[in-house]
Amino acid sequence: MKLYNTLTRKVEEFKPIKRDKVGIYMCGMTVQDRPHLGHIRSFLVGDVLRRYLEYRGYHVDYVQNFTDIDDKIIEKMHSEGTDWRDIGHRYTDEYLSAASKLNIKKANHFPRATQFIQEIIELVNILLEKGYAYLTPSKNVYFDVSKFEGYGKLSGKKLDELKEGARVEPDPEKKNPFDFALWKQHKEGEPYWYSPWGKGRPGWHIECSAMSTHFLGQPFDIHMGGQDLIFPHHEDEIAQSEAAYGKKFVNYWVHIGFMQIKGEKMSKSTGLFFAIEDILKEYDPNTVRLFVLQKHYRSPMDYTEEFLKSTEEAWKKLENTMHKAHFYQNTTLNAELISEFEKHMDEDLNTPKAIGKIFSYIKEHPEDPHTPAFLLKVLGFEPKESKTSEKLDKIMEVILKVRNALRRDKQFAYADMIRNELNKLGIKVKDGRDKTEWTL
RNA sequence: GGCGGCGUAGCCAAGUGGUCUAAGGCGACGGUUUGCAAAACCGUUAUUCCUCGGUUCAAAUCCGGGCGCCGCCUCCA
Repeated sequence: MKLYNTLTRKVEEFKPIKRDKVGIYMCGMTVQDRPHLGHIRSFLVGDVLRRYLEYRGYHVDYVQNFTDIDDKIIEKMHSEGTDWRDIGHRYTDEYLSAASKLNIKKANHFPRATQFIQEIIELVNILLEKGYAYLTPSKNVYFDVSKFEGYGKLSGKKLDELKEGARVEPDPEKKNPFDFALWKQHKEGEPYWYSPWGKGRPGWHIECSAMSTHFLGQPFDIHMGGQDLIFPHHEDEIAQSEAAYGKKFVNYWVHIGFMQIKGEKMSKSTGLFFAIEDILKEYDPNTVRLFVLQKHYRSPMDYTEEFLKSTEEAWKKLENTMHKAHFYQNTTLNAELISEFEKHMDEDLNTPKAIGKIFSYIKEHPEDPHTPAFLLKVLGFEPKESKTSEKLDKIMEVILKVRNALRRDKQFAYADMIRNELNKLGIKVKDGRDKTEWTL
């Protein structure tokens, strides 16, 4: 399959390091606030890539981190008067709960930054020893970007362009304004860990370097995340890891476009966001999945209530098909649809096109719900299990038999009464052409 | 100031040189079915792709100018 690689700015044929194994590191959340639709977009795309690679026969080792210590968390800890760990757990749990509802497959590993302090310290040590990092008088350790030749290769930045930037406030202790903290000296009232440079805590980017290579080795196959991470986060990860070990860090960089609201980026810092848990109160998780996959993952997408609503209607159609597939045990799948689907998925994960094909197939081949359902499962769609039981099925059969007898006798008042009463119990009754269907 | 992206029907969205008089979804309209409700089903809905110019036998697709919008360069998925 082909994937767009931010590093080369080209769509490239994907070749894993090992023949049948793929290592993926998904840059997870800094657990400082509620997970929102923007995060979920990235994680859903990661989930679909993973599922597709698995469908293609690869064994995928998927790692997704939680960065559970950083400036914002400390800030929040002070303003809330809570412990930093509580904040981290709160939002980690909220994410995991939403992810589970959304049928996002669990990562093989969910490392947290603070579990890897030793590995981080080792990495910082190597960088100091090799001369890529320096210790300042106030005991901060910074990475010296001027020492790393490839700095800027991911984001296309050049060191001398920074002067124009005007947004960076140079720290007097930094040799170069682009230099970034590997280790931050402890301040009163903040959490800390012991290190060769005194009490302190890791800088922002270092934890991802330490955790990704810990699980996946170096180099590894795919590193993913939102587009806002390209610079400085991913750029800095490359610098640290490649400087430390003298070899390539990651082969393919996959970045997901933003979720926007009225054309503006959805983000925690602007307060402009929709928490995923709030959306899931109103919408089926599959609707959210379809919503995201209807747009190519690299383009920015605008969140509108209207679009989510229209997606909800579209999902009903797919859900119906998946339900039908459940009943008809036809096992021959349509090879043509499958190869169309694969063709589009292979083309840099063109989910909108793949889904479009599924829709038209459903229309043209109502007799085969099986192939579409099979492919929708590959994309991670999973309709709600109807909470039915054999006994209930039998009871409903009896009730509907009686009700249809009443209808045949034109005793509509009684028939409608039964329908209304069932409705109150949450059972919806639909009279079809020659069959009455019901759903819980 | 530097770098990157985008502009396709009422809305969303694929397509990046010929099979495009442009997929697919939502909506709207018309119809079939129906005791009613809901659903389902069928049909219609862009001769045109922000704009101007160029290249080409051929462009939504390539090149140049213009207009508009967004992101990154600061914490961010």
